[in-house]
Amino acid sequence: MAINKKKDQIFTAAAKLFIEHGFKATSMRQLAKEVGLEASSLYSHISSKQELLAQMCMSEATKYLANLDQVMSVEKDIINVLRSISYFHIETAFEDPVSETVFTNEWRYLEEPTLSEFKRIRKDYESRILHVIAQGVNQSILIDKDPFILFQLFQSSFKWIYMYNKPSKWNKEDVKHTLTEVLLKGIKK
Amino acid sequence: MAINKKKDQIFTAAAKLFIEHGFKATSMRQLAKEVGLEASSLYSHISSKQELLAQMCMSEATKYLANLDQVMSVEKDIINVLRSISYFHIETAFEDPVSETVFTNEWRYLEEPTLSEFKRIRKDYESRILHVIAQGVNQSILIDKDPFILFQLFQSSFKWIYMYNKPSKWNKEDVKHTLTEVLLKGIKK
DNA sequence: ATAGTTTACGAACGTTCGTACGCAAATATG
DNA sequence: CATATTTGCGTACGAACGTTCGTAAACTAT
Repeated sequence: MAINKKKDQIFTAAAKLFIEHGFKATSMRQLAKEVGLEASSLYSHISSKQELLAQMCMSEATKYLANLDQVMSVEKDIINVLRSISYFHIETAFEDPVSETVFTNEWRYLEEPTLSEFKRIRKDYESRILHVIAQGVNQSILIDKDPFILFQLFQSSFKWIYMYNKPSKWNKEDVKHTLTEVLLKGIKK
Repeated sequence: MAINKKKDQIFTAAAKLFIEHGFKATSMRQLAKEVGLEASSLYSHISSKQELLAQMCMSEATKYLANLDQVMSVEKDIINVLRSISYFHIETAFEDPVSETVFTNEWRYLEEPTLSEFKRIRKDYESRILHVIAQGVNQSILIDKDPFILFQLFQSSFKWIYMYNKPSKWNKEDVKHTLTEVLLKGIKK
């Protein structure tokens, strides 16, 4: 059996290189070397460089969205929703560092039709979080400021983790609780 | 006179393209078109693509550092120092959107020796801010959490501005005060 | 063992990249 | 006006890019 072991290796290596150098600056020859192949041999397992990015972006996007669905269905308290989202982002950033990278930077290099689909999912995800925050402001649970700014602050707070996540310098739980607590403290009324 | 008008145009256009597509994905032919020239003609004004990036990175780095020097020399209150830094970052992100881009992403594509020099300045800048935050924690002015996490949160809070700074959707002053207030509220004891 | 399928390779493709060079037009300097 | 300098263009370069293709070796299943 051993289903797709090489293919998984390729995706893992690609993720690592995309984080380190970015999609455009990562060549198929580098990637091949990373998994011990020649460049042309990659195409026995994947169909294109674009496929690597597309797969990563879409699986991350749907993963985030699925989590949001789940959280919002079981949790009605606005603060708890935001806390859960924060936890999920931080955990994901630790365990699957490519997620924040593609969500923040590399999605730009998607081609159609994947690009549009990704943007649609991402917009959906973001507008639902924005809506939660706007509700929080309306209900005087959150500080009375432009919800869009609060939302952007919320979103960007996770973006540093993957950049410094070299040898897991920090304790995940520590980051998770500190970051979330400080963030919520800032935006709560 | 009209010193270097074309050269400035080139830098401005390059900054715009680096923000929009990234350094690696911006070609000299695109850049040339943006300023109404042929690619080869760019080299009457600049010496290389790398020079464009190097100039941007170094001038931004020294600008941030100079501001930090100035702030820390006139202001001793830790909260006020952090507030000033926050203001400066946000104002810079609005008025000179390439700054956060190169500081966050594009500096990676610098070549030696500029890369090392940039990293040195950047490290200097960051460790001084970290030191201020650590002081704040020690003096119980800031919340009793890992200063490194607080520092990273602080730094990353500005990184969203340039990405959405398309048609100046927001009022600069609004962003400046909201973001800074929420941020400080979060990290203050 | 045989046949079929998957995996890997080397060579080569068409393109695009950053940039060098020689020359003409434009501009500045005397 | 004559001269020197700057600016721009067309062409072309070598290198690197993603990818294709024919083929051979390595596995899998019968």
